[in-house]
Order: sequence, then structure tokens, then C-alpha cells
Amino acid sequence: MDRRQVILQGATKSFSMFGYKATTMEQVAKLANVGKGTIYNFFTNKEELLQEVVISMIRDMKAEAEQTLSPNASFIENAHNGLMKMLQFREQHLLFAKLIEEEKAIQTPAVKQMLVKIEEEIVTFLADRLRLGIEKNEVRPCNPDLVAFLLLKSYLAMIVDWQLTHEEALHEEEILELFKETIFRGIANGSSE
Amino acid sequence: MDRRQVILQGATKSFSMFGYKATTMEQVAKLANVGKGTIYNFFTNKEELLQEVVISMIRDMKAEAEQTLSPNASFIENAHNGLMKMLQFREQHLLFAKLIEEEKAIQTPAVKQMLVKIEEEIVTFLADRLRLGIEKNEVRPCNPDLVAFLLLKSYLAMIVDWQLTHEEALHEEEILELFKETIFRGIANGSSE
DNA sequence: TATGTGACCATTTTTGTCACTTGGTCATTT
DNA sequence: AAATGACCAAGTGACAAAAATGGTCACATA
Repeated sequence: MDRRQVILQGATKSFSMFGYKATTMEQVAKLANVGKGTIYNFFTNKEELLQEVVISMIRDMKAEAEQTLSPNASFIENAHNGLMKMLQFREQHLLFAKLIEEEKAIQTPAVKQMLVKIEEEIVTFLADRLRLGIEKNEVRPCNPDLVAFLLLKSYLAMIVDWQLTHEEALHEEEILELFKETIFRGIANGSSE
Repeated sequence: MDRRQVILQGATKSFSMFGYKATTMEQVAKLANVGKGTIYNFFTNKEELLQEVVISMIRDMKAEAEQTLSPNASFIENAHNGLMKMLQFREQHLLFAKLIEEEKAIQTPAVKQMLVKIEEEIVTFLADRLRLGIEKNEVRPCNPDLVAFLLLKSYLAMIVDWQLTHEEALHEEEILELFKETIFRGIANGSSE
């Protein structure tokens, strides 16, 4: 059994449940069924452990997203499918939500750095896609960075913030429909104009 | 000089600068040039003082918004003008931002209640406008509550969150342009379909 | 020999205490 | 009748002692 992988899994679980600060290395060791010292054979410290957890998570998501997107499909189709795929990761995104919450509540430098990195990564990915769409004339001219930022924040609002003031979480179809009927339609190019 | 009004002004100033918790009644009294006890002739307690500050702020904003909106103008025009008007209140919105920040950092029940109330108020206002637009066939059919929520959160993201990861705040024209080119276009009805 | 491990230590975090501040009252002043 | 600041109980922050935690390392294991 790959010890590095098992440790990563335990860490992911603990970070998701308790956040960064409340996760102890002993906790991770217990969840992974290894001695505490073993963790330090694979990761230099707690901070790097979080980094690896997040990085591998993002890597997986990106890979799945890239597999979902097709150069042949229209921008709207790709946007739809991409969002649908992301919604399947919804649970994992709660780790991010947890980290964001933690960053606001307590100021943990390691977490802050991480979050900025994640945001950058995602916004860059989205902005690149948008630029491609603009080139192919499927997306109306716009500021890709601004729109990418808007997309990310909107997504998080529907996934995380909605629950804070409403009883029930939104269904995935509702979120899909909402984006389709607002932002996606707004930026998609109907005619070549 | 209207003492009640003067107290409200002092309180607004202090809440905006220091947040709810860090604002002392003595501070407010000093800013308003009255004795501390005098405040309690007009407001039952600190919590109600905050409520009154926020309520009168919202009342003013709503009045201005309503004055800006015209039944004759198209939905897009109204959306544009309404957003433009709101952007003029941008500084005041920073009070809300401050309260949101405070609510995340320290859990202040009085502040939490207040924020829920504000959100409700704004979302209801927006949703009503959207319903009207749908009836008049200027807005495509959609879930008004969801779209209203999206609009509010998007606005806050551009006003507040953007600065957290970027050097410069967004210019008002950039925000206007962004909304026009994304959400507004998305929900507006081009043809009567 | 290479890898896994938990006792161990320096540092950080939490707990408990106490002096001080603050929200709210009320007898006194204006 | 309205305003006020001294006053009080409740709440808060500062500080020290106690507990917990990240990281190391000498030893165990294979």
C-alpha cells in the first residue's frame, strides 16, 4: 500500500473536517495508520502537506475538466459540461470553503497563501478558456480576467453562501440552469456580429 | 440641532471606522457631543442603535434607487442606471463589508442578524424588480430569487473581494461594463420570443 | 541498510485568574 | 422635562501557568 497516498488521503479527510489549524499531525498519522514520524519522510512539514493535498486535488479536477471539454463542441456546450463536471466535485470544494472560512475567522498565513494560489490557478484556467472562445468568435469580446473572477465568485456564492441564509442547498440542476440563463448566455456570441 | 440625528451620524461614523464591537457608546457620545446617557433617551441599547443606523441607510439608498428607476425606461436601462447609482454609494457599502468581515472574524449575533436582514431586504427588492420585468416581457423567464441572489453576491465580489487579491480597486466603469456584458445581457429579453 | 516509529523537546496554544473596561441605570443638575 | 456623568454588574483583555503540538532523532524492524 502506497504510504504517501494513504497519508494524503488521511490529511485530506482531516483538513476537510477540521480545517488547517485544528488538524494535528498525530490526527493525520492516526487516520493514515502510520507513525507520526513517517509523515515527515514524505512531507517536510504541515504546510507542505496542505500544499500537496490542495495541489493534487486541483490537478485531478483540472485533468477531469480538460477531459470533459471538447474543441469540437460549442462554447456553451463546453461551459455547460464543465460546470456539470465541477458540480460533481462539490463535496471536495467544501475543503476550499472550509479554508476560506478559516482564513476569515483566524488569520492563518499558510492558508491565505494557499487560497490566493488556488484562486489564481482557477481564474487563469477560466480566463484562458474565455480568450480561446473569444478568438473562435464564440464568446463576445470582454475582459477575460474580470469575467473569470465573476464566474468563480458566483459559483462559490451558489455552492457555499446560499446555504448560510437558506434551509436547503441548491440542486445541481438549479445551479446549471441559473448559469446557463444568465452569465453563459450573456457572454456567448449568438451571431458573429 | 436634532440630537437623534446627530447621534445617528456619530454612530454611523464609528461603526464604519471601527466595526460594531470596537465601537463604544462613549465614543459615539463623544462624536455626537452629547452625554452617554442621552443616547439612551433615543435608543434602547447598542444593538438597536446599529439597527437604526443600518435601516436609515438602507431607506435612503432605496429611496434614491426608486427615484432613479423609471417605468418608461427599458429594463436594461434601469439596470444600468440602478447599478450606477449603487456604485455612488460604494463607500457606504464598505460599512456592510466591515460588518461582514466582523461577522466572519468574531461571531457577533447582533451583527449576524443585521446582515441576514440586509441581504433579505436587498434580494427581495431585486427579485421584485425582476418579476416586474418578466411580466413586462423585458426579462426572460427565470427564478427571480436565484438571480437576485446572484446579482447581490456578484456585486459584493467586485466591490469587496476583488481588492483582496488585486492591487487596485475596480473602476466604476469596469464594473458597469462587466455587468452589462454578462448578467444583464443574459437575462434581458432581446426579442419577445 | 533503509524505512518506520513514538518518546522527547522547544515552541505554540489554551486555560484560569484578576484588574480593568464598557453597556446600561439613575440620582442629580440644568 | 431633558440631559448628564458617577456608578454598578457583566464582559473583556492581559498575563502566567498548564497543556498540546509540530518537528526531531535514537532506536526498532524488516
